[in-house]
Amino acid sequence: MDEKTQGMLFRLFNEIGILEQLSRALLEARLPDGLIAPHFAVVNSLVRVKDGRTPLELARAFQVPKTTMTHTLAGLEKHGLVEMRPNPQDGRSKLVWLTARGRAFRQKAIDDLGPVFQDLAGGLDTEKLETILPVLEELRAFLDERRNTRI
Amino acid sequence: MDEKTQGMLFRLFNEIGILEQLSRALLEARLPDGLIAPHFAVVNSLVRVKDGRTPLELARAFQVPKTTMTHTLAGLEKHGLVEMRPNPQDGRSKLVWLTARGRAFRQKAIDDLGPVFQDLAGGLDTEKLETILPVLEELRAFLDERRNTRI
DNA sequence: TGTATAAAGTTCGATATCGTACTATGTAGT
DNA sequence: ACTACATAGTACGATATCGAACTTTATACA
Repeated sequence: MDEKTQGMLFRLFNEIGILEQLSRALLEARLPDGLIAPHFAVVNSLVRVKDGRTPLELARAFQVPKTTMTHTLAGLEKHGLVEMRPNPQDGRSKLVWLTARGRAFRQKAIDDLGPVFQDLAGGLDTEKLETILPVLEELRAFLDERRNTRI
Repeated sequence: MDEKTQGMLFRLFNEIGILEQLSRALLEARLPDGLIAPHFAVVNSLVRVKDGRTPLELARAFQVPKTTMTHTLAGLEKHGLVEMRPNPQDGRSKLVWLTARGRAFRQKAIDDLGPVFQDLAGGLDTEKLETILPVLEELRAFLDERRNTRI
């Protein structure tokens, strides 16, 4: 691999890192006290994909250690945004269910982000942004596949 | 803004978040014990941009609170990767300088990432990856500009 | 069926992140 | 020069992240 490609990949991951920080800050500024981006991300996934999933499934979906997910879910439960129930299929396991407050929390956060997205859509070419999405998804899938491969 | 655009932006930031986690894990698996991605990122910036910058300049460059940068720099200093010296221009301030060990640390991390980049370059279309870089940079610049604007 | 192993989740300790408040130094306006 | 305010960095407390070790339950297989 040539030097130029290596430099490009470096810059690519660097941009991704900075963008993550910036977008996280934008989101967290709009969340209630005591709730941060991972809380929103989990609730959002429970709404968009489905709830009734196990903590371990969620940990894998978010690429975090299961201990981190335990902690995040405890925070969500403390705020009444999810309920943990036993998994009837497996005595070791639990299932995470949304509450009405959880759904309302997500909707309010999305509503509060509206102006940010408006601003983005007004100042940037959203069609161009759309074209990079499949490339990012492909890159993600590639890294995801190799996640447990010790290269 | 239509629903479709909003959904696209949502997915875009979601992908960015997951990619950040995946790439961070890849990097951190290759760093010595006690050093994590922010340590590498700071040393890398000191090499690539310049050293002799103040902690506050670094905090702004990385979009983190200055208290976080104090902590990161303390870790780097403890590992002998940087030196903090007084700022001759400003008695309140300090300047961060790389040590030889700091430069070696960066080079080794980059070398150890070589196979990962090889793998990426072999399994993905790097030209396509290259095309998304300017779009990400534009998005970053946009968010960066509006960082302190309460929308 | 009994036993070894695997898997789900928690606990615990170490470190990271971040906000608030503080100290020390610099700067502006008088 | 004095005073008020601003800025650079640190201290500290609260919460987050993560790895190692643990408990409980499930599974494989003899």
